[in-house]
Amino acid sequence: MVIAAQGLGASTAMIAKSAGVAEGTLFRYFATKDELLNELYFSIKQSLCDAMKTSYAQAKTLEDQVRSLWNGYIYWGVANPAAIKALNQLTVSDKITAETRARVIELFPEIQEISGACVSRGALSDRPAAFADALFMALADTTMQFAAQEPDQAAEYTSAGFKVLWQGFTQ
Amino acid sequence: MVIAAQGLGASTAMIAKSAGVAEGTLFRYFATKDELLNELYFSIKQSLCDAMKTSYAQAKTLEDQVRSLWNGYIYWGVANPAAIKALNQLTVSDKITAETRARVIELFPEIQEISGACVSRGALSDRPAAFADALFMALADTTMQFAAQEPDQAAEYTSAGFKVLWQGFTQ
Amino acid sequence: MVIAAQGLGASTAMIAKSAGVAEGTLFRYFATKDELLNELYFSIKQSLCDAMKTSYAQAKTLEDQVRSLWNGYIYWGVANPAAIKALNQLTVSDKITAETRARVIELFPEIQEISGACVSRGALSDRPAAFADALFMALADTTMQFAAQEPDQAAEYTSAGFKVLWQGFTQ
Amino acid sequence: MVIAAQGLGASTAMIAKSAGVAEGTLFRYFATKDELLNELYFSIKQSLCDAMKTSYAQAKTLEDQVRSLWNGYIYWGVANPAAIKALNQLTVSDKITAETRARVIELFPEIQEISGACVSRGALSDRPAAFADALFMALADTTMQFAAQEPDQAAEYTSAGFKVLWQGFTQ
DNA sequence: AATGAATGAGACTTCATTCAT
DNA sequence: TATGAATGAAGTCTCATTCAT
Repeated sequence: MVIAAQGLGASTAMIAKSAGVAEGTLFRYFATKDELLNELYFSIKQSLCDAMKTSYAQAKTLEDQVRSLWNGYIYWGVANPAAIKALNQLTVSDKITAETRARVIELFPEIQEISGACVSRGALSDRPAAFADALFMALADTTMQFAAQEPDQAAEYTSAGFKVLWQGFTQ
Repeated sequence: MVIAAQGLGASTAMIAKSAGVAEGTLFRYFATKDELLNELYFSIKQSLCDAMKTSYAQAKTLEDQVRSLWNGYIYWGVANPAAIKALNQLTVSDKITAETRARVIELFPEIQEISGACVSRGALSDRPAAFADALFMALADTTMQFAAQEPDQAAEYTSAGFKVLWQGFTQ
Repeated sequence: MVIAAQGLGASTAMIAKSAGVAEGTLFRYFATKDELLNELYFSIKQSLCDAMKTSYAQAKTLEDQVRSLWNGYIYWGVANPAAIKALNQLTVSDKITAETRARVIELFPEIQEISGACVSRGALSDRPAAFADALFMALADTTMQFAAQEPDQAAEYTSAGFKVLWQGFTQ
Repeated sequence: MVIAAQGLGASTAMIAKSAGVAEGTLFRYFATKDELLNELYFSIKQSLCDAMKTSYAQAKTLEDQVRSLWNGYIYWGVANPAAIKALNQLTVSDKITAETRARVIELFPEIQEISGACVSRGALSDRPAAFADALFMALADTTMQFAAQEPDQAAEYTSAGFKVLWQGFTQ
């Protein structure tokens, strides 16, 4: 679904057209537009997790693991700006249900362990893991936006962002 | 304007009602709903800047300055959850014009210098100042959300978030 | 479309109701109220041209041709007062586009030749054909209005109006 | 009142502004927008009648009288296109009351006599005077429009139009 | 199962009119 | 008397959803 470009504002008519199906057909798969948005959110997160898992597979040390997750996140985001934009809008909208958010967490449970390990001795050591995750994503989203805007500087942004993350989390 | 609670989704009818005026009255002050949203965005940013300026006034060292800005940001956000929610939605929407964003920067120009000084020797030293600002806000917004959700832990979140920021930016 | 009776002032709600469809349905066929008005204008002109063509078919001499066009025009107008009223309002409104006006001319191109022949030796001989056409319509519209108001005198008005036209154009 | 340019569509706010008074002030002089439109219609007709009376004063023969009325009408119209446009829109709108139309007739009663004399032996001899008047105006309005569009040909249109009128009415 | 025309509630916006100053 | 801010009904148009085919 490349309709991500349109974001929340897209009408079901446009979504259907861009998906190559009739308007009515949409509602055979999603009872509601909100349901569709939840599925879209989930499927974008799924793509993102797949990308991160791939780059993460070979990493050995904790720092390498985190860096590979970070790089996976950023590069996927730079490559999928429409999806990122949709994700950002969906995230702040109140359309996404708690259930969907829970399902997303299930997608990549290992990430919990990593982030646990990563903060175990730093400033975040007695904060919940969710806080570290959220900070990770906040830094990554921002880095991603700058990298996407200046593609030829993407590597520099990615690297600088990672340093902020690593120093911030582990010191 | 406390209508911030409704966010982007609020209809002009609801906005007007919640402001205690007739729907037509709204359009004597804002030619368009978009214009209203831009003004709302600006005025929220203005309140936020005022809060930050107050706490910032007495700080001496750079670290104290940054910490007071950080604290000002977080505490204001925790105290104004509706405004923060509106801000987040407005920020990712494409309704806010470049002109409005420019006006917001004018609100607190000193912040540029501080962030310049703050990153001068760290990982961000050769990235544009806007990148540091955006990372600051990303960390602050996230911290704010957790602090707002668990008010009795607000101080701990604020402090932990600041450590991440300071270590990340200056090391 | 018999809604012609309402004229320009009719709201889309009334137009839809009088057409026996929902208001939204209107906008599946006409992107805009203005587009609808243009189509209405065109379709009224089309009916009118059809009426004129019918009566015109058998005429031999130039005078007979013009008279049959004239009669066709007047009788159609008397029979369709709502359409005429709509037409008059649409004509002076600035809603009708140049493109629509051009399409209308295509409806009955022969009329150009006739009017050319008709004025070739009279007062209008060195004026553009459009001027003669416009005068024809001006006289016909007025005649039509009086004929419609006093139906039992319709034939007299029609005949008197034609004499004014014929003497005026050819002498 | 030069607001004539705006026509019927003009809002009371625009009318007030263009008249140099406050919006509320308008309603101290005209109870209703419709009343204002009726007065506007009347006052435009008054200007027009004044123009016609001036040129008419010196005419001797019937033909000279009619020609001077005709010329006065056309030249006034060419000089006041905004007023003419407003007049055309007001005429076909159903806003103008019978009473206003009656008052307009009172403005220039002599015109009745002239038109009576003018048609006494022609095609219109047994039609009501109002029919002749209406035809006069229809021809004049059309002539006016062409003259206004091509000002350097105004004299030719005026003269050609008059010939159509005179031949049509008196033969 | 898939379609897409039809729907009508509701969105944003305009504007004639009122009324406190 | 003149003002202009406030009003709210009404207008045009959009869109999520339904349903006959």
